[in-house]
Amino acid sequence: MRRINPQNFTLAKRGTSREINRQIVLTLIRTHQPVSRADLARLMDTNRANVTFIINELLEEKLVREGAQGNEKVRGRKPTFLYVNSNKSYAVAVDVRASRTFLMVTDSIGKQISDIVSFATEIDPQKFINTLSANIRKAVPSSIKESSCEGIGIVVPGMTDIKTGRVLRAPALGWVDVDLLVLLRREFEDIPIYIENSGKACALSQIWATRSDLHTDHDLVFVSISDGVGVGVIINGELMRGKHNTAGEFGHLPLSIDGLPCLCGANGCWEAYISNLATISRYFGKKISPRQPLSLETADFTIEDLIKRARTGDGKALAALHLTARYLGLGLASIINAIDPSQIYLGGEITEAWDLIEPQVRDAIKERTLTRELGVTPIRIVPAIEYPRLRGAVALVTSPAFAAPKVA
Amino acid sequence: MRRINPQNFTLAKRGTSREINRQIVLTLIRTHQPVSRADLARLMDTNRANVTFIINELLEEKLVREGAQGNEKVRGRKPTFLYVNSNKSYAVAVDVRASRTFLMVTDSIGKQISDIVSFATEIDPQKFINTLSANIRKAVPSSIKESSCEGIGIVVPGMTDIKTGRVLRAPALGWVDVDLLVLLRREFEDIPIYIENSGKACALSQIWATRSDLHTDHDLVFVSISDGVGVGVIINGELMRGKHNTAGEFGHLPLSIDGLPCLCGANGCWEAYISNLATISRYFGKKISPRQPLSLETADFTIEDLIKRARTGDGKALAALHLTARYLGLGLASIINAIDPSQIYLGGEITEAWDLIEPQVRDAIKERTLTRELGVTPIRIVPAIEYPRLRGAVALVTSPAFAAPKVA
DNA sequence: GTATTATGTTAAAAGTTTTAACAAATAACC
DNA sequence: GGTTATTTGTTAAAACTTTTAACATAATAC
Repeated sequence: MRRINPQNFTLAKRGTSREINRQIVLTLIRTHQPVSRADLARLMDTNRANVTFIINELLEEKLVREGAQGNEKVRGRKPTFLYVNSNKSYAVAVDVRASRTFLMVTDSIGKQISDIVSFATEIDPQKFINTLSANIRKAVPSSIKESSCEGIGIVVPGMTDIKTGRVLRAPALGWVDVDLLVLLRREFEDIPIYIENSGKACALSQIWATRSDLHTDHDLVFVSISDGVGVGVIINGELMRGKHNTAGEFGHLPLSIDGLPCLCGANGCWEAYISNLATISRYFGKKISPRQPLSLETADFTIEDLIKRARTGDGKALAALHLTARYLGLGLASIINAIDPSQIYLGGEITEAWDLIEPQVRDAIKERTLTRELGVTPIRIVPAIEYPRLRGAVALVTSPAFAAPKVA
Repeated sequence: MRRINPQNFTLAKRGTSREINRQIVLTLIRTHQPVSRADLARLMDTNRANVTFIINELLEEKLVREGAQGNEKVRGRKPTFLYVNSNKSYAVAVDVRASRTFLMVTDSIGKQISDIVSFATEIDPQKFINTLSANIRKAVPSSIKESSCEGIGIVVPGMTDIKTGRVLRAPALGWVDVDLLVLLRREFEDIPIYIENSGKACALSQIWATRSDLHTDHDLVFVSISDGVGVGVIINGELMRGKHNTAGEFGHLPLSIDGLPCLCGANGCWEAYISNLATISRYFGKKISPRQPLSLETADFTIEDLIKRARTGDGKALAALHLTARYLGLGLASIINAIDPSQIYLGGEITEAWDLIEPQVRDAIKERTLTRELGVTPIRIVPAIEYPRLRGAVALVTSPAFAAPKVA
């Protein structure tokens, strides 16, 4: 139940009903394709005439295309299948990370149509943009060079201002108030550019995934653990942004207000207990040094190495993982108590050791959640191979075309 | 931007536009009354003809009534003022608390039309319902006995299932799985009954308050501190409920995972540091005894007494308050980092000492929030005299008539 | 070949918003 | 005091929806 904002509402006009039903039809085609007009009429519980009218409009705008005819062995005229016209334009997705930047090209419904390429992330913003631009141009397949680019979606490990397209703070990159949008717009005029925090983008990737249509997740949380902890939250089917687009910073919830020092300046943050760096430090028996986040990172030892050792009988490595697992669970319990999500998605390198750490995580969750149901909140591991951050970057570009219109 | 759920959407029908605009008109009359048709046309940026049609419909349904004519000293025909017809029906609001239960009667737009009455809360559910029913019947003014009751809204300090109307857990009352709805429906057949957690209701009270129309709060948090800590969160203009309607349990975020034992069974919960009981215990230099929550409560010493002592020079009392203030701020910082609300509303007895504790609270917030903007998130004290819980109970009943229709 | 059945289109009906014209009412003006 | 200007509210017609009903199309079943 939503309250109508008397300062900022949207009146229904003559064309509003059509607009609403158009988006519903587009969504249904996207999630059910191939699908016929008659199928749509049944799905929408309306008559075929109405569907015909709407489809004609979408065909004229080339948002939808007709395909082959169905040929099931049933009596009656055969249906003409409809598809979202995904060749109309393409999208570029970019995932900026501390060490490397990844990018790929997709069609207009987010299907990958290029290899995933990567390059070393340059810290100097102008140099970064130069390298990025060159790589984007190289990645777009020559076959689709003529079709228009629907947009470029960029995902960054830090706080962003989505209105101005600025990166406010990205500690892992050392960026403060970097105006990515302006720099990139010089290279790609007239192409829409979307810039978003990686945790939020990951959450979007799950909401907009075609797969996720099966479950009706209206409230979900995506937690990804790497150098830091990124969290994205979907509430009532919408991304939780907050007033300054900084909502979802669960990484700095305290486990103990006078615990380990965190890179953020405070003490005892969850992140300080479960980041890859924290786990590695724990293994080596060192404290995290607040102002030298990269000292160990740049050393060759990674969390993957640690997991490998744990798997091959290194008791200290396994113990370090188990302790991280416990803290991970304690923090997740707080998120569960706060949000009560129908599902938690978990990403990051450490999830490759999920079989080793799941019991500790679950026990810790049960320890601090307030009801039995909350204690068994389902957790889905999102493996690196699914590229959730890149998928999120894609969603930034391709999802607006399918979103519900703003009404009332 | 909201995704359309392909499993559960609402098609636009022939009457959908009208339905949307009707609700907008109702909302505008509620927030701007007295208001003329011409005013509405200007507010809605549409023509007077359309407004006339919609108003005629609302007049026929007696949801709106015409009043006197305006008489400003301007040229032209004088406007006829429109009002929401608040005499059509009445609502009953009930606030169940550990010691006493409060109730009042309002008209259909939530204006108080009876005294606020209270009675001792009986722990036995059946006895409670009997007393409540008698008090409700007594409270309804005889002048409106004939008009219909729009509903009864009940607010409870615990977890509720709003679908079945059951109280799942209310530690302060010792209620576990109490079926309030069924018990009360025996007394009041055919009258809609709404049961909700008090923290969530408080949040609703702010969103639906006519006053709050000034600021466009799309994301807000209501924190009320008494025996426990109740929190209600509004995200994107909608109450955050979560899968089991238990979202918002920030009271059990840890400040230190191995800190003070909390009544919930875990250790170091925020609640264990800032509840009235916690502050009083601190003053007396005692630890909170986990399984005897009422031992100190039933003693005559209240938090109000403690505040009085602090004001009259009792240094230990002031110190206890200041420490609570610090912990309060540290917890609020976590909420701010997580939600990034445009405003925090703070209720509970301790807010009567706001002038004494504000600096400590603000300092603690700044200490753990991640950006400068987050550190200065505005806080509004909601005094007891505003009866936020009762206002929330009212909103449960009266707000559905003004809510945005579900569309797309 | 004919009957049956499902798909997709078309014309007309019914319900919206929108436009334009008009009636009603009142202050300002000469 | 009469006329003009201006604002409010209504009404009729236009434009754009969804909905209903009828129909053409195309395939299988008999």
